[in-house]
Amino acid sequence: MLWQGKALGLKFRNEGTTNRPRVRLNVYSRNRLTQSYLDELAAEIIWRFNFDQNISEFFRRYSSDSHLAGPIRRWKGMKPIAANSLYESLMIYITLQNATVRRTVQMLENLFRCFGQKVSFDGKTLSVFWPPDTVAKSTVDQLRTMKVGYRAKSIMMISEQFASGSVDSIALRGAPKEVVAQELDKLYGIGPASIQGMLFEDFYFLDALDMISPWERKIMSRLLFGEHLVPAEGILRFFKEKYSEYRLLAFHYIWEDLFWRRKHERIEWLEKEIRL
DNA sequence: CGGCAGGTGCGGA
DNA sequence: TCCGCACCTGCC
Repeated sequence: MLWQGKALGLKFRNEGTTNRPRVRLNVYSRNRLTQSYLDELAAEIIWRFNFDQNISEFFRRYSSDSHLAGPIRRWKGMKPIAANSLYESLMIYITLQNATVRRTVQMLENLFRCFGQKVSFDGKTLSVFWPPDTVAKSTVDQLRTMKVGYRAKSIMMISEQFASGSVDSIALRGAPKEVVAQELDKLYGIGPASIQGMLFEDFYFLDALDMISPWERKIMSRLLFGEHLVPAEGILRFFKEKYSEYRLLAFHYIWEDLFWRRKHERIEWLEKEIRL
């Protein structure tokens, strides 16, 4: 993690249970860290890992739901987490656009190698993001050599905006959904799909389900309705009517559960719809 | 070699 | 407001 200019190694350890959560965090650093730095870091970690959001009402309401009973039994406690800073999330979302996962990984690895740094701690070596000004001081042509294609312009423009301090990401925390969406929409290269993803993963709005991508549509058609292809509107209406303010959280429980099951048992129809 | 992928900005209707 | 189109790159 890059926090206030310092590269850190973080190690989380589970020391609780789902209903009595408790986490131990070890922080590795090149230099000794002051108490005030650690206090601010702890507050940031609490936000980034969404420790304070209470979703017990979701379990109370849907533990017996026909589609959620299984996923909740297997995944109770799962919540959206940002883990990254807003800038870092934006970089990830830009590389996700119009690309398969494989290609996204390739683009990010190239960017990490050129602009980021490696951090070794506790027997692991992991990449740390670059600060926005590192890219802002670079050029679009330089970015093109990272094989990010037309995304180079988006990466540059967003990096410049963050480097100049014109985005107040902390102030957006706790702002209404529409305000956050409106601010994200101002960023070049960020549109409806990225906004929806970030409203959930970075701002923890559990109801930010207003669109569904083609492959999600195919998979949900099959999973929920047993049909090959249901109109996107029908799927969205289903989630809204059944799960109201928890509709995207419900979507994720169903989705993550399906993909976890896929790791253990082969789900034949799913393999045909999947693109990694 | 053409089509397309977990989209988006842009110009024109 | 809606629609068609181009767009880097890699894989099928």
